[in-house]
Amino acid sequence: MVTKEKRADAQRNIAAIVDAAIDCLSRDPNASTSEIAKAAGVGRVTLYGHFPSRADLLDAVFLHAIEGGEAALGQVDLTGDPREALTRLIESSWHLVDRFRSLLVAAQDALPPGRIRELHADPMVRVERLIERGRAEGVFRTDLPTSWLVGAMHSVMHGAADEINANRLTPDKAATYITATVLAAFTPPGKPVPAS
Amino acid sequence: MVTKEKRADAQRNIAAIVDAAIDCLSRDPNASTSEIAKAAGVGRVTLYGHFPSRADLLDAVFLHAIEGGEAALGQVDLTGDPREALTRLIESSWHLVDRFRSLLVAAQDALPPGRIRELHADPMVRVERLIERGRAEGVFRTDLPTSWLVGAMHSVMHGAADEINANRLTPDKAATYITATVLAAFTPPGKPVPAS
DNA sequence: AGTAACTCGAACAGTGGTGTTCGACAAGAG
DNA sequence: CTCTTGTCGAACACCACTGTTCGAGTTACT
Repeated sequence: MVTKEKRADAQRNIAAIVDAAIDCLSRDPNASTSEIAKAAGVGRVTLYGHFPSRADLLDAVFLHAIEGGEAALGQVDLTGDPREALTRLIESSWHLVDRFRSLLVAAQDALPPGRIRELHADPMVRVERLIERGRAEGVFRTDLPTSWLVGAMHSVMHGAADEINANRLTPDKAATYITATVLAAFTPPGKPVPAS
Repeated sequence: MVTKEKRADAQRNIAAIVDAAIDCLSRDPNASTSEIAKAAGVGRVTLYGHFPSRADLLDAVFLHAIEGGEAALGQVDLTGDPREALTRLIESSWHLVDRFRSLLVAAQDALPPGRIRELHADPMVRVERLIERGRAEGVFRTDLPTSWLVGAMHSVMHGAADEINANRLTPDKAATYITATVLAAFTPPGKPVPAS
């Protein structure tokens, strides 16, 4: 270990700051460092002691969120019928998208361009693999690029979050609607859309 | 007319400001009033003379953009096969979404909540009508709410704009991908996805 | 117990925006 | 031609946020 071990209370505070930041930024992507520090029960100076700048903080927070999401998504069973596997994956992904949507906005204009996609790389390949397998088995369409299909799935989930935010959709129905829409969108031309 | 006629040069400047605002905000949603005034070839004071606050300016700009879009969309032929009509509508809508995407972001955190949806009302009903007709004719699915289908279509278009922005998609292919995806997503369960 | 690491609040400087005021000046309308 | 309306730049007050400094106090390691 090149970096010296931080003292116990310092580690505790860092964790508290990151947690508070996720909480605050989820409510308001423009939350100030003052708000976050206060929410963490910590002085603003302490925050800057651990994170040199707001951008550094956001990077750490985003990384933490991604790692948490990865852990959840890693437990999803992706074997068997690709359509059923995708349904399970959407069910899990959806909650993450819904929770961290606002945080993504905060990251978008604070982190250097490309950094977000870089951190999203691992979750991405999981979806890509599943889609590739579905295409090989003939249940997903091959007339559109895989990257487009991944993007479309993301778009629909983000759209659902917006609809909820506007009170035009209740959270309990979201997952059902999303899977119905995505499964249809992924169906190869000429083949029938699977019944829910 | 209750409001007195503005002088000719004032009207000219107002138009110039609105045009410049659309231009600047399309590049950067956080463009300042100084930038906009400069781009309009006008003093900052003049801008505030016509628009009491930044929010008022944004409202006017957004309204102007919507009206322009409405004019373009009004000329689209929505008769005949609903799927072909939807294809034509997407083709036209897509260019608008792509151009005004950034402006929407600017409006989102400057206009009061609900105001954006309020201004989008007219374009909305056009899409809703077409979808309703497609459902009645049995070519669009009825197992999901119309409002959800409208939202999904919007989401996919916005997603396409993001993909272009990240250099993962070229603008010429966008319309094709979007229509292929949306038409599949709108297909009733059990019925075959239309071939492109 | 002693020392190094950490925390805290208050205060400061710097930045970048919004909205206003002033007085001189230009341009359209009648 | 005259008068109203509009324009302009510079300067100002204001606000919210970022990031830093200071000195005094507190907490954890050994």
